[in-house]
Amino acid sequence: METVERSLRALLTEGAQDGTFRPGSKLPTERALVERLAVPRSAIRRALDTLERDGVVIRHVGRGTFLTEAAVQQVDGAPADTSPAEIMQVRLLLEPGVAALAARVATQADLERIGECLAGGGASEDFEGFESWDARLHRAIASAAHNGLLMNMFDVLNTARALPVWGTLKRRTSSPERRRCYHEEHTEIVEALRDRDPESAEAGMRRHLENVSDNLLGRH
Amino acid sequence: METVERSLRALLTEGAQDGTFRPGSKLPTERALVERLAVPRSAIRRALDTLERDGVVIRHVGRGTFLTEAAVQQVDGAPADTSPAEIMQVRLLLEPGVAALAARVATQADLERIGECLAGGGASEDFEGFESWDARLHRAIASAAHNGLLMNMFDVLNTARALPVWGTLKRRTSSPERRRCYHEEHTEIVEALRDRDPESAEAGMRRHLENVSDNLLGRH
DNA sequence: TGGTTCAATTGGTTCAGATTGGTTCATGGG
DNA sequence: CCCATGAACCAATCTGAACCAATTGAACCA
Repeated sequence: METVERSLRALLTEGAQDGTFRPGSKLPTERALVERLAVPRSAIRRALDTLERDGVVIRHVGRGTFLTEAAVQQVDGAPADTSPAEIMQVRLLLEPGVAALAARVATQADLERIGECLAGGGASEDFEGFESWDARLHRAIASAAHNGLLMNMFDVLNTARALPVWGTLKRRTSSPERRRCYHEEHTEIVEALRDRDPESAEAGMRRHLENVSDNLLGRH
Repeated sequence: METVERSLRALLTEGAQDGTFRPGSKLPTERALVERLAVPRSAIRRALDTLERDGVVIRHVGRGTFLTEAAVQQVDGAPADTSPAEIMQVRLLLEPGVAALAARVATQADLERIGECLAGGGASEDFEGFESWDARLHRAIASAAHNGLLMNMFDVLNTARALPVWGTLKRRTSSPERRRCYHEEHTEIVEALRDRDPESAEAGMRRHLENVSDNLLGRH
């Protein structure tokens, strides 16, 4: 399945869950979806073609694209993919403790690899670059805990993080200023690791993730 | 194996782990890889040829090169054997926070299900029965946190717990007296959940798991 | 009230130019 | 002599923009 189609289906599922999209309701115009998903219209249309062939939507020139009745079943029956809120909850549960553990048992090589990721994030100016280094940094810290089972669980988490919803949400809430802020928090965490200070590492990671969560989901 | 191919595989593994590359996702163009790996295109193409022959990638003129589904298995299929120490480390990292979360958001139905597991454990006299109820209790508490991703990660943990090493170790260190002790600790945790007391639930779970860890692995 | 007109909107189509994997070939080093 | 290299070229595909046709809704008039 194409990535764009996946994104579209995710969008519909999300909308169906929060009531934005109901059977028969009109979904955004192709040109609006272009901006929203940041992909060319041809890709949007290709995805809509298959959705139409699958009977999920029906299109009318001059009117728009609409969800069919059948779509609800396909949407409801779909396995609910993980929401960003769930992901952040799990990260907040896991990563602070991981940071504390890493502060205790990280090797010099681990710290160097972590340092590279930190530097990479500080040097990136665009969203894509920073996001990539950010993921690598958090993974490198987990890896420094030297626990294979932990890495398996981290991969489950990262799989969820690769879902389209997560990407669009992050892109929407990202900004140069926020990235700078994140980088400072990253720096604090890495310094705590270098100082072999588990409490500071744990506290720093918790502060960082709470900040990310607030920015991503809105302060509660 | 060629060095270029090794570099490419490393790139893919890393990308698959931090979520950059997923099954079906497009990887950099050959010309981009030339710059990234600083090797001639002929070498890139030679490496991609073998990757394609191995079924790791599929190529389309004018579209690009894409990861296949099979590629993921090759990448994350590494069944790292997990030691009981690793398992207990992860449990200590995760479950206290889960208990605190469950204390906040558990429904009455959750608490009833948890209560059944607790009662089952209290009524079991033999190792097998207690062990089964114990696993169910911990899982029920996690389930009360109402986070699907968390349950996925718990399943990873339980998979590791199903390894033979774990079973023999637990059987060797189990005794009626210890089971009674665990049951008391379980009771404290469940009472904290019923009282909606996150701090007590977290502390109780931590104490319990530290106790289990000490019994299992020997006091450090 | 009822009908007409017209500009804006929206899905559908076309096309030139850029991208991308595949191929060929002159060059030069081993 | 062999073969890797890099550049040019090829064919399939994608992309962005313009344009087309169906529809809508507001403004306007009798």
